[in-house]
Amino acid sequence: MLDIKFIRENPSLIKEAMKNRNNEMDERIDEVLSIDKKRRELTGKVESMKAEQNVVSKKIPQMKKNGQDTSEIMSQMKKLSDEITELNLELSNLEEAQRDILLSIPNVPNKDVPIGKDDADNVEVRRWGEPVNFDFEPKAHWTIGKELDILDPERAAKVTGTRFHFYKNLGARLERALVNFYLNTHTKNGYTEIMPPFMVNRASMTGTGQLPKFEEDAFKVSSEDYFLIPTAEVPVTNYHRDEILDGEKLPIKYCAYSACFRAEVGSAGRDTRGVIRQHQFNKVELVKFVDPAKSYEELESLTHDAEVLLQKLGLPYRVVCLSTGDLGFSSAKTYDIEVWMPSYNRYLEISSCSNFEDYQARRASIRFKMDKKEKARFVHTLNGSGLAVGRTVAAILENYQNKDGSVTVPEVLREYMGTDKIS
RNA sequence: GGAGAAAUACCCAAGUGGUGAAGGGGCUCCCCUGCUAAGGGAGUAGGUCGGGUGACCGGCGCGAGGGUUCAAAUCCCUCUUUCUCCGCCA
Repeated sequence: MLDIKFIRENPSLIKEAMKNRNNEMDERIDEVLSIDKKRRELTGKVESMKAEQNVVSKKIPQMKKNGQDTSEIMSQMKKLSDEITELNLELSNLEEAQRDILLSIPNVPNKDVPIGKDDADNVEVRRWGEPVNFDFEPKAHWTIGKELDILDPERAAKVTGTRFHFYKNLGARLERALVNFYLNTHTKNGYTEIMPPFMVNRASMTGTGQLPKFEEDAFKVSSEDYFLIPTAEVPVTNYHRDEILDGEKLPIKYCAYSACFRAEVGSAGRDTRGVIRQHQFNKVELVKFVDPAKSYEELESLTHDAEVLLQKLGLPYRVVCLSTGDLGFSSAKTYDIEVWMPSYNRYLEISSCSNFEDYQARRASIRFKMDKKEKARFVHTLNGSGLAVGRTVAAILENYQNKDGSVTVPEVLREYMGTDKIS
């Protein structure tokens, strides 16, 4: 959520930023400003009426003590009280309308973010490693998974539906090995491990920006007002919702494994083969709460903490900075890390690292104080995948495949796998 | 799922409709004391919204949201959370 004061003082900057996101909002911005104006006027009016009410109310017990007649003053106050009730209703309608609009306005991109229409305008920042040149025809991971009997989408379709997978045998172990390898690496780097709930309430989904705009993207529990989490970002960021953090403890760094659930309503027909786009997948997420002055340094180091995993796994990747047209709703700046995927013959997103600045913190009310006397300020929140597990499995199967149909286990995973080859 | 109890500040806690929400602990500062223990005094309701260039002024506030009333921490309703007991359960 953007600060209404900031919008009030910089309306053209906001309008411009929304246009850069391909999301023209001039009318909505003007509307929220006119609501804000009315709201403030009405607030002043109601509050001075309440001030009068308070003053007079204090006199009544005294008059009664003195044996004076209070019936006239009480009937006057009744009238005032009724007026206050009426204006208050109007005021709360305005407040709600204002909040609804604010919740529907995305974050302002950071000034360093390249302006562009879509993902074609994303800017490559760096590359690591070289795609392997196979001396045989490489297979896609879904073929490898089937031949090695480690991935089973057909039975998952029977048991549940499309876009689900059974992982089996060394495939299941590979998935588990990666979760452990990731979490162990992050905890060594100073992240505190969290195992969060996989369902959250409406307030949490609103706090990180999934609601109210993207309700159709989420799986909703029918018996409760709960949602299956699309990412551990939601429970872990909301862990500190409505809190004032000790500024001395920043940055606070968490890593969390969770299953993630996505309805994928807008992606019918895309990535239908293999484990790339599933309704349920595993991911290890990194979340940071930081001092606003340092949030862009923290974005660099968070991205680095995710990249290191691919380096250790020996998987070629590149880092791109998303353009304004491709940037997520709540994000001010995002780096995607893309791993080389032979079956796609291109790089494929495996992590998305974002600085949300104070956008989520304002929605979720997450603040900090350096000392007791200081006014509480919003923290900056960041998160990134470290990493998506299913996509890593796909990348390993494809990049480490051998001519004989076996797959070599990357060295760092061997102690977790108990073998150096899947065959 | 059922029954009961509770929620007031950093902590404990009083407060059954009326002018500033008691008191204690802790904490901060001061005094006394050679150190320590003990003692004395003062301070300690945040947060947020609106107004003002500003020292300031005003609104809201006792878990949350409604209601009754001239006036609500206090009465009524709904919800949340915690505790105790019962039931169910990995």
